[in-house]
Amino acid sequence: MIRYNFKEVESKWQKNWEDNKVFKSKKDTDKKKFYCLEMFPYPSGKIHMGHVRNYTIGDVLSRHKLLQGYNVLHPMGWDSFGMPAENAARENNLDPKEWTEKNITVMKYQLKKLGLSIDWDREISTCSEDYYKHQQKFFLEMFKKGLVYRKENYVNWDPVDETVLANEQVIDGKGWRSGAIVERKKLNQWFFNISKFSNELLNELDDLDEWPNKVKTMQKNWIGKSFGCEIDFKIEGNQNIDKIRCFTTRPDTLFGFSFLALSVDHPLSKYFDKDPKFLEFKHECSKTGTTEESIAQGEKIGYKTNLLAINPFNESEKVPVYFANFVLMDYGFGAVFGCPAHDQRDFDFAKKYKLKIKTVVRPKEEEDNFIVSDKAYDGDGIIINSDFLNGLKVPEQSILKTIEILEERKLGEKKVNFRLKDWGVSRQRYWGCPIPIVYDDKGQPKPVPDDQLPVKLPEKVNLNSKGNPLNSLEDWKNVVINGKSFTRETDTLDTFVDSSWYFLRFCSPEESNYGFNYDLINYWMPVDQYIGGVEHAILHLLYSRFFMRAISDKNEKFKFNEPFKGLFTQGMVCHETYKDEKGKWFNPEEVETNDGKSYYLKSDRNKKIVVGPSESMSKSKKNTIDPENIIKNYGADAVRLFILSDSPPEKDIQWSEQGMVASYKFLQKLWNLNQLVLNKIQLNIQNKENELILEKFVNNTIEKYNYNLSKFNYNVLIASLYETYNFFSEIIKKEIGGEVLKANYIKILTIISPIIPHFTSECLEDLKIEQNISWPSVDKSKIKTDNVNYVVQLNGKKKGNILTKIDVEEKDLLNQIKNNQKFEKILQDKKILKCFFVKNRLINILLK
RNA sequence: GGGCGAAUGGCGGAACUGGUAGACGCGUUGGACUCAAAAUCCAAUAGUAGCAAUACUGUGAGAGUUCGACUCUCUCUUCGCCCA
Repeated sequence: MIRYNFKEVESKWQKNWEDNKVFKSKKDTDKKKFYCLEMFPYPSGKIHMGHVRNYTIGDVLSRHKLLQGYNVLHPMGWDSFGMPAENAARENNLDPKEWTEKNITVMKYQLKKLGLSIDWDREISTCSEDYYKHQQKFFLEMFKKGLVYRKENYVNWDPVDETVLANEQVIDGKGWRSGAIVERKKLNQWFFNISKFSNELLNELDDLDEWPNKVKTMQKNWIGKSFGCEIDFKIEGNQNIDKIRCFTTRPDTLFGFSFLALSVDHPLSKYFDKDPKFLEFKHECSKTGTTEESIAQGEKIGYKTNLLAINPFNESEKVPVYFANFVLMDYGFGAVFGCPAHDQRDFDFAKKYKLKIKTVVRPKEEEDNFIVSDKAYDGDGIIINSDFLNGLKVPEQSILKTIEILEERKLGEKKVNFRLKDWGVSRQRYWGCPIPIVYDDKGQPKPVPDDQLPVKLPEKVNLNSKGNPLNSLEDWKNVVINGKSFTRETDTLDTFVDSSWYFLRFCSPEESNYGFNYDLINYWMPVDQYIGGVEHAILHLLYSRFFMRAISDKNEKFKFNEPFKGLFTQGMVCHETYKDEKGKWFNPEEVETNDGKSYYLKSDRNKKIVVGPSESMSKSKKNTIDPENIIKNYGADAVRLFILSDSPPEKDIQWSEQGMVASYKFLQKLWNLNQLVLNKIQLNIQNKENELILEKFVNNTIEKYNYNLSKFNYNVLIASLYETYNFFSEIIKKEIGGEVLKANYIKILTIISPIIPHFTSECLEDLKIEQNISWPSVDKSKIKTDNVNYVVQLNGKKKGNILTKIDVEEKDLLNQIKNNQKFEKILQDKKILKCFFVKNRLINILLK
């Protein structure tokens, strides 16, 4: 028998698909459209197993929909702006553009080796001028609509590298590269007004019924809508200040009020900035990071003012006013009232400055004399020590009731607050989309006029200077527009902006005047199925949802609102980790074992290796497997088969060499079977009974495929494929008609073709079948049987089976059981109390 | 601390609307072929007792609903993810 030569077969079909542009898609209103999109990759160098998994899942779906007659859009592109290019370029003295383009070439080659059904004519790359020039137009449109604005904001500043760090680049309060202690620094930055859409973004989540609930919950929590109240506190101690407005979600704890805390950036700070102690304190505050976590964990410190705040519910109660490092200007009004007994931060602060701690909520199971002592209590309960609020249930009654009273007495106002903050899009980086803004001699921002667009990113810059290289490019930075001098904005856009509309670009990648063509986006959008990692569940998806609303705001030509109709989040690819005794990591290829228990280094057999838990593949832990090698050794179909077979796609998968080999061997077995089927088809033998068995099996299998494809249970599809193999290798030994065998075999090849497309294309060619096959329908009449195997339960326990005619009556079945040798003895001398009868499935007899 | 989710043989995992738990694969064991090995093929494989037919136990733990629970409800344990 000829061995299956995957190398030959796979390159043959990949060439065929490419030459004939099999996966090219265009608008066709006669067909139902299906837009299948996987999150596009960052061109970091080579593809990794996570990509293989992501794109295989998408490819199975795309090919399935193609066979079902949909007009499928399945594009691919590159999320090619971003820091890794800049870092790599710095390290190796390269140009980020060249580095990126080289990576794209490699990764495109690798992806093509996987045999994906992608329309490569639609390929886009976000770092190309062709892409980002449209983005600049969107930016300016949003600017004109008032959805983009500039404000001062804190950033993590690395004083050694003179650069701004992202939160994840700050490790233990130090810069990841320089190791310098990170400072908080105020910079003027551009913001997208995402919070304007908070309510819509929250409410319209409910319409996304093809999204995982998990992701929707995460977005809900992120947007974080809460009801609260604005309260004006009367102030004594400075004639210029008569009141301070605070926002709180817990007005019901107002009787536990013991201090008022302001952010150092609060407007009132102007009355204190001549005091050197205050300035010192302000400087001290700048050392705490900007993340919520660092604020929660850091030490709470304050600066006591001479001001006193009056409790609106009790005019005789006056408490001190502090500036405190844990109050942020972004939240509420940069002013909070402190109730130490019921908020841990306030509690820590009150302990430090020896402030009053008055308990005003008790847990339900405690008495009214309950006192908070070593930890704030922020749970449910009953209001105590609070005069007219006493006895209210926390939180269901207390908050709304207190707000009602405050409003009645004109002391406060009900307010909705969102956790979601506006999106800061300025990045002090070179390798990103330039922001199309210039500043006049007074420093006022002006949009770059249309005829001066796009603002091109200068090439071949010196990356070894400190800070953002665009800042020192005087030639580029200084421009004259209509005879007036301006300086360019040197910040570039966050790369999340690039990925917030790329799915629109795919609909009309050739459109040169604008980012997209309305006719085509209204045809293809929304994305019917979006597939990617759950790590993007919040930001990327939320930003994309915002971006759609921002550019369609006041624009009737948009026929859709949500970019992604269906969302699927796949799990990660994991592998065991290997370390020597000193803690140095090793790649699986460097490690060997004889018994599967003790491991050693291939290059030094005396060196013992400690096997760690299976973790997500990462370069830092060296537990990666290179897809290119695997494809080279086993072929794309075998890899596709394995990556889908071992776990449900939404869960993590363990990479296993044995599993990979098993998939490879299985294809060889399947090939051998294919040869046997081809031979059998030639023969002219009839056998009605076997043919019915075959048809029944095949129709059942199609039904199983339909069900499991719709549920993304791709691992079950593979299990079913193995069962199909086992079935066919038995039936092939028996008498069977060639025509029936052929027709049913083609159906099987069709339904498995999305998984192993090269293999099935070759088999179909051997059968002299045209490649444009279509998805088979289930013939229900073939699934019907004459006999069913009933489960017989006595008192709820399974005692055996009985084979009988389909649709038999309960009485007749009972009679059969009574006359059955096996059950006869058990039923003797017993009285039947009751029977539960599930047609064609089960009977449960209750005996006394 | 809060929210969400998960827990099934040695391992990855199946199981429809509550109706035969363990499909399928890996691994392991035994056998065939071979001088031998690899590859391939065949068989067994949840546990306990038994030569066997078979019986009993069994889906993280405990309760509950039900004729019947991996599946539904409650409590707990462990793990994962997200938010603090």
